[in-house]
Amino acid sequence: MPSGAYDFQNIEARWQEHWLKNKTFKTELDTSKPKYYVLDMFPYPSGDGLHVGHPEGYTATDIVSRYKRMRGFNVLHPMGWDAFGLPAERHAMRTGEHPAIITNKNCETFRRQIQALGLSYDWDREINTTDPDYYKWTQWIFKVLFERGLAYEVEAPVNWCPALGTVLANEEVKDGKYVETGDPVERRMMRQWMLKITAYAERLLSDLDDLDWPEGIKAMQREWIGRSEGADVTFTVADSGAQFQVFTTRPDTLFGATYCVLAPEHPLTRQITTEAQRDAVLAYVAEAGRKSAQERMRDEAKKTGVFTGAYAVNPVNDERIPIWTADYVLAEYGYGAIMAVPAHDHRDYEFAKTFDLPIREVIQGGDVTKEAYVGDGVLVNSPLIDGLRVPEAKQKITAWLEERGIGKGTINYKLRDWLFSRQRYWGEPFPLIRLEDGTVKAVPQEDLPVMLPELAEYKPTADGQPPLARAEDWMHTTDPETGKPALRETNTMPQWAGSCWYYLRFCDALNKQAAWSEEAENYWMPVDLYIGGAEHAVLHLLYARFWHKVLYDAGHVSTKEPFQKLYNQGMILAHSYKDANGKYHYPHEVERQGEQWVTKKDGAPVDVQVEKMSKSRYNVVNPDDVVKEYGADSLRLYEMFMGPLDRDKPWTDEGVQGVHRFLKRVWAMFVTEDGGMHPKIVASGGDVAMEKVLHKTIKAVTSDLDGLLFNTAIARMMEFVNAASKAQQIDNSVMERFVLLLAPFAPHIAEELWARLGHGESLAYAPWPEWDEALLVEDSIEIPVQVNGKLRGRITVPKDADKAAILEAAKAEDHVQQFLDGKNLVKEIYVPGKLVNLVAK
RNA sequence: GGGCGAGUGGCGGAAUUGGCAGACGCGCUGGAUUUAGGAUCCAGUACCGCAAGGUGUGCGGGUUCAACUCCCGCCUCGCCCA
Repeated sequence: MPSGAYDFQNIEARWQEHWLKNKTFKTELDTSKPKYYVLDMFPYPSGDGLHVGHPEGYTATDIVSRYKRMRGFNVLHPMGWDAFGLPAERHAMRTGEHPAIITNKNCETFRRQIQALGLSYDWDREINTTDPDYYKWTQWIFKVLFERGLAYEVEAPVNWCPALGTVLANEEVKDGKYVETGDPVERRMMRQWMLKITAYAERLLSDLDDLDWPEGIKAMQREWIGRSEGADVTFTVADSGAQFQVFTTRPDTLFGATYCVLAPEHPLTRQITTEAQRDAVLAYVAEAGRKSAQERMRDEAKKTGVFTGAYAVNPVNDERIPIWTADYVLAEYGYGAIMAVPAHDHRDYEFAKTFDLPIREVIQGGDVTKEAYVGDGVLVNSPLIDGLRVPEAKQKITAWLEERGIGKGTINYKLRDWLFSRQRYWGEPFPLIRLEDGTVKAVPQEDLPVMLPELAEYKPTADGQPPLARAEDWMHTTDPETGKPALRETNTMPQWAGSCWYYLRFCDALNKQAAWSEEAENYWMPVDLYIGGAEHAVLHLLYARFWHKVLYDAGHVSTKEPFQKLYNQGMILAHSYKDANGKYHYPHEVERQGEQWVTKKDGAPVDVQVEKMSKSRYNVVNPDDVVKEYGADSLRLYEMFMGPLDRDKPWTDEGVQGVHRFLKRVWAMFVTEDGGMHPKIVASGGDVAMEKVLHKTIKAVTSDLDGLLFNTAIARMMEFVNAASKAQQIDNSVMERFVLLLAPFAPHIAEELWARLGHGESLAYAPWPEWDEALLVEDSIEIPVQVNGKLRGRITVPKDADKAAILEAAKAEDHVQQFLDGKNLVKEIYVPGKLVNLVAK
């Protein structure tokens, strides 16, 4: 290769080494500078390594980090590994190898791949959630929760996954299957640790208002929290004296209640069932236990249920109404019991139709013989509230219930407490011991971390206990206070735990005395920009916000919210090729024949579609390959040039080539074929127009960066290069400032050119170029002229020409005249500096 | 069914307090250069039309001198929730 060629492999390797060796991006706490905290959602280091989706968000945050440094900010930009997780544990179960071994191997791969992209992380702050020095503090935070009464044990119906031998959170289960693997999940009662996230429901909801997050994500969190106002109402079981509570958002429809439903799990369900109904009810309860909550909630699912034989007394009119049990009522929501108003609730309506139960209209406005009417209207058949409209009726009936002590206005949340224990090995051990009398105590801070014990086998025990129960010596311990024998908790924490606070550890990652220092937390928090995938819209972000608020209440952090600005990158899609049999083919196995794509081997036609990248679709693009062929700068640039960051976009190899060509042109603009500086770069006396073009570019790139509009910023730089390639001579200072603009996007080539321009130091902290607004004003401006809204000509006028002169010139323009000829000019519009529109009839 | 987002050339996409639709890139066409080209450079490229001109931002209406942009009614796709 000639010495003047764009040898990206050499350039990139050298600069990556330079940055690492010189710790160019090491960040110190420096209160004399404004701070900026840019965070990526740290990855789970899977065995597959990075795919091109990862670098999209990482490149965006890296560009922002580099840009902010050049603007004088002290930038915190760290990376780490969310490394607890099931795949490593499965590997351990198969091979007997400790999960830490495969985990560390995967972390190495990820680190190597990420470093090959030239991302400007402060590697001295690298963290790993499986490191005892890290999970020591995860356990400390659990203790904070525990000591504040926010962690408790229950015997709870859980989602048990037999294939995995563990329970799963509701969010991890969809359609009766584990969302990650598709393994079936069943309901089972087990002792579990729960975190009382519901205690924070109101704040998690209301504090969303002040966050700079995508509205869609906020809406999803609001939906998830699911606040609803309504009333608790007490019903009495006829002839038994037993009572049960229902929660309803529609107390105004109490007179329309024609039956009640208890969840199959409701304690009263068995108790009140009459002898005649016993067998049917018990069979039904057993059946319901096998379905997941999601299955049961489906609207389109056929309504099922069984009459218990018992009756409830409606407190507003003493009417006896039948009590049914049905699985569309969930034990976990409200009180696990409802009053059913089929006339005004869709699900109750369907149920009543299915089982031929009465439907009584109490609000006018619909036709309840055809469907449930859920809208507003005037109350009827409701002696206490007849004639009122819904909102007033709600108020009045709630007050009436409260007066009599048989109900009260309440607020209910869909949000459930967080099921926080897993029957797995590869997670944080709980810092808890249980004494023989059943007392549960937190392990003292000086004894943390509670380390994971070494095991010979990682499977659950034969009698179904978690793998940690295999470590007899570890499990049997003593209470450090009393010396009495005690057992360690054998559940471990879910994978979410480590990611709930990693952003805080980054502030002070090497601190041995504390999870973080007050000083570091005060300086760095909150995260100013957090970028990651929208798949974490609810879970991770809600859990982390919850922990953060608890830490805030406990005085450990100074901000109410952890992530001030959130942005979601879109997915990178890819073309996939599927033949008539549904078999996928690799891109290199197919070719285009006219309009049709066919396999190279036998010419069989294949369908081309744009889909999510996945191994099974044979359409995964590996960033290592791209880096090897085109370089990290090209990969970075292409990922950003594809389109707006938040949108899903298809990957094309031609697109990478396009930006690679651009970088080659940039290179050739500076470096001649024999490796010298290009003679068109001159100390002074270059094309004056280029100074203007540069200022326009600086302005555009700067505002695009502030708005995270990387694709258009790159387009503006391409325009600069197009203009520069036409110029005969360009001032050295213009070219230097262009290099600085390019630096955040393509840092390797920029550093190399900067060095070749004679600078001895990295440009990482060089000041960002400024633009002069005055230089952007042209002496003369071109104004398009429309006749009746259609473009008919252009005039060039001095920039300070007045309206009259401009209109005069517009009317005089040859082509415009043709269209005015023979018509009456009825209106003349001039938008200053923009356009002229002449209206003629 | 509800919420959110999207729909612009052959493709990815630009343009929004309403003011020149298609920036930039890909692809394609033609040319130059080269022993060679899946390299590089130059020119062209929304559609119809020889042209003048006309048409055009998912569809149908409306407001306006002027609508991709605002309003009303639909359609399609994606995500989330039911």
